[in-house]
Amino acid sequence: MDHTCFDTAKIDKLQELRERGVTVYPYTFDRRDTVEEIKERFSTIEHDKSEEEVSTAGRVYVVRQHGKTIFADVGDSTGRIQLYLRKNDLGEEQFDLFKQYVDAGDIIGVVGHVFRTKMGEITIWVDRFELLTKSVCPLPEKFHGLKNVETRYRQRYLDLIMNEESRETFRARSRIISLLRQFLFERDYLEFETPTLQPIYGGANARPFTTHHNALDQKLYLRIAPELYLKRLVVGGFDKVFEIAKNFRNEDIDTNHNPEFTMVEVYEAYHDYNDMMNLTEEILGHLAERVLGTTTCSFAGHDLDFSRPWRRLTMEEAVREYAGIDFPAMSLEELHAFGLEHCVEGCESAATRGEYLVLFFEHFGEKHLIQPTFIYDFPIENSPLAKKHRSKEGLTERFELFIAGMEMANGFSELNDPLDQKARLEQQDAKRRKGDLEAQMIDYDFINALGYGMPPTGGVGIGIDRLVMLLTGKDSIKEVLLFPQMKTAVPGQNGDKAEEGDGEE
RNA sequence: GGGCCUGUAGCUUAGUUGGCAGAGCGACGGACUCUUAAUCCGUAGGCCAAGGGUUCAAAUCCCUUCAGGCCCGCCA
Repeated sequence: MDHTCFDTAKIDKLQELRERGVTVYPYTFDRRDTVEEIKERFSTIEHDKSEEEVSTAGRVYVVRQHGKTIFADVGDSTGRIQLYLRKNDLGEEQFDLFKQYVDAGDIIGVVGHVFRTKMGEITIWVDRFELLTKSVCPLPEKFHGLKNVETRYRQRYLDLIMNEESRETFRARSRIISLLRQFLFERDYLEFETPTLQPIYGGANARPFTTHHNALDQKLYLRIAPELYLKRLVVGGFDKVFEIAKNFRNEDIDTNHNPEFTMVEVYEAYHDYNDMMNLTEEILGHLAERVLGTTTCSFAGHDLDFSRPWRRLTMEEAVREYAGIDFPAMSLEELHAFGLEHCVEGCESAATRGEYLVLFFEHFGEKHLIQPTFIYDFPIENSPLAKKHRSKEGLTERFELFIAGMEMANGFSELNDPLDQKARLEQQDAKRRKGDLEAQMIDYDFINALGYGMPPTGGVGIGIDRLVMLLTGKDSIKEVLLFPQMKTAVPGQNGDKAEEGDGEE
């Protein structure tokens, strides 16, 4: 079975063009001007044709034929412009070539002069044109465009061809990442690349993707975080490091989650979690100001305000505020009773004060955290890589940033006591062996690295995809991922269930 | 894992007491030398996501499956 979208009429035209000796897929074109440059340079042009010649190229979006003249709109990555072709000027052969064989979707190069039509539109009066690529698939409708979200995600190229809004979103994404790099470079952080294929995964609690290296005959995991490798670099003497990395987590897909997603992780020696909260605030505040041009934006029905400083609450304070209880004063029995009374999920199996604290925070607090808010001082139970709090028993120096109810960043004073780290990873490993699929493995090489001595270090990870969502106003992660993960459209196409496949054509 | 919703021509879609599957754009043929969702005349294009059931009759009602969207759970 044929899974192509090739259109027979277009294929026929392509064959006819070849028979006429036209090179349908030539190799290059001397494009000297972008659409944007032309529109700027001739913004004040009147009806008379320019002296100056322009040459540009792009995709044909619409063709309007009028007998012996043709209007067409072409677009490149900078915008769209109208073309005007006349039989008198092009000559019969060229004009008929355009008339019969150039369709919406084709890519052409044109040379001509600029003028303004009676209707006031800046237009290229075409002296000659060249077919640069013949499109053999039909373009969606010119007015309504491509709306179907599944097609927009599965055939993102088509979405980008048709929808300026999508192009704008991904331009913003590129700009956000570029500004982030620039911000960190300007402050002397070094960017490194650490392994994506890891023999031992770590740095987060999540289920990994597994794979196998044939030559080593060994199991490998796709990283769930770069954390443990970046800390090795701090041990090695790089004081300020970061990595913008894809992480992979074998978990469910929804509006906030994709199995592969982009994080920036930053580590800085001689800093603690307070410094990292400040840094996070600076980075995100800076990006918001540069991308939005202001400190406010609207997201999923909320008016967000990024003006600094941002609110900071300990987790206990958040529970006091949103659950209305004096957590530290309550006994374990009282906590248990309170949890059951309010139907807090997970309370049946909770055993420690720390577990109750997290459960209550998630149940009562998280959804209220609309404006940028740091929550800090997390229980030690679920923070195996964070340093024990300098003064509060049972807590760690860990923070998370919440915006619009989403977890945006996670950081801590990094645990650098190798004995403590060994003990905590052993606890994690025990949980993992008991069936906790998200508990961490023991990475003895990482523990040994700490054994050589890691300076006091602060670290933070910021979710780039969610940040792009905020700054572009998109409330689904799929709208900010060029190629969101989807189920294979054609059964058997990827080698799964080969017997059902029809790939033998 | 639970709930709600969607799937009709290449695209955007109409289609209820169940009664011949329609339109616009696009495509194809024709007319037209300042149009811009060009206009005008004509033609072709559909296993109504797939499978099963109810019925004289199913795009429409029921069941199953597939794909997608949204919400909840899970994801510390």
